[in-house]
Amino acid sequence: MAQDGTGQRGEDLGWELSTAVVLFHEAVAQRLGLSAADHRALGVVSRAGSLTAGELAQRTGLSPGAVTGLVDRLESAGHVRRTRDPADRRRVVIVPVSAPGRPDLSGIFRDLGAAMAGFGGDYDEQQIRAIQDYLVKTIRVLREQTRRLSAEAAAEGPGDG
Amino acid sequence: MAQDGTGQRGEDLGWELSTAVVLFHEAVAQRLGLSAADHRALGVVSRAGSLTAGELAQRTGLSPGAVTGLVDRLESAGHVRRTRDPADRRRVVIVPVSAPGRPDLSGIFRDLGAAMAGFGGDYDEQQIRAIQDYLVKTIRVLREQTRRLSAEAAAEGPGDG
DNA sequence: CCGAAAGTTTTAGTGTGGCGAAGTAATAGC
DNA sequence: GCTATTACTTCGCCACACTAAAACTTTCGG
Repeated sequence: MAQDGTGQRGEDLGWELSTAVVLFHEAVAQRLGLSAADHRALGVVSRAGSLTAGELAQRTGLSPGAVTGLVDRLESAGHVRRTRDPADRRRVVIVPVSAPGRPDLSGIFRDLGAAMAGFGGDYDEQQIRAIQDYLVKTIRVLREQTRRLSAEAAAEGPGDG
Repeated sequence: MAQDGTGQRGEDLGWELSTAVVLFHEAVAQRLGLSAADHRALGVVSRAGSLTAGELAQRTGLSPGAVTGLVDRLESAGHVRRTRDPADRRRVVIVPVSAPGRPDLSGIFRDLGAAMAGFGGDYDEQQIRAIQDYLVKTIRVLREQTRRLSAEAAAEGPGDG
């Protein structure tokens, strides 16, 4: 199989990209001292900008107790901070330590971005637009399919159908 | 920033794509009654066509014992089958099965592929080449960064350095 | 056929992470 | 101010998946 042979056909490219992304994600997670699941939760927090522990429980589908442990790990690793909601001080607001949406996690993504920007110069403007358009559409399709899969899974039940 | 707005800048697109891929991956896994890790292993098997347990252990980085459990789960879920290598009957050859009556991987990916192919027609040949080139390079960079991250993590030590 | 080696499975031990329930702190109602 | 409710945290238990080591089966060499 294509160990380094980076692709010939579109389908293969999709698979390779998917695998590469997943492995990258896991490597990042490990680098951050997190499991893949915790990394994803961190992504949820980062994307939301800030949310309460209860909301995080809802979004991740975890129990309140599990969220405490999750936030503990994230906090002790320095990726989020617990704050009290000034209005309702029972609430614990979880805020990511770095910028929302695109956490500049220890410069890892900066390196990646730099590398990608580096070969960005290889394309003319029209090609760049095509690439961006493609990425946008791919992301949209992935999200749609993800939503569909989740809905199907919920409909068919958690048992093995 | 880009909460659902699917991207304006390249860096954001990278992040969004990454997240979308990971979530898609997990959704597929859940749909198949597998963990994300097992799903990735199944991907390795599917892509290889068939391989021995030992090879799978090597490629996933798992111990032989863990592979037994992994293959057990995959097999009981109906996604692979164990076969004996006729030449060396010590070897267990793992072959993927397109599980009948089970949620079908290929169906999911066919939909995805169709969607992606659907907007593939929006581009001329030169743009398609650019996109493919971009994907190839992105995959390469992701792999490089993954390798680097793993190396760094190993160097800094598993402790909370 | 016997012993060594290779490949996989089994077993015991461990660590992680989740759920559920009780506990603690804060808000709302009386 | 006291009680009920809400929100998070702590605690006990358990399921899962991994590693390491022993066991089992098959193959190869003498």
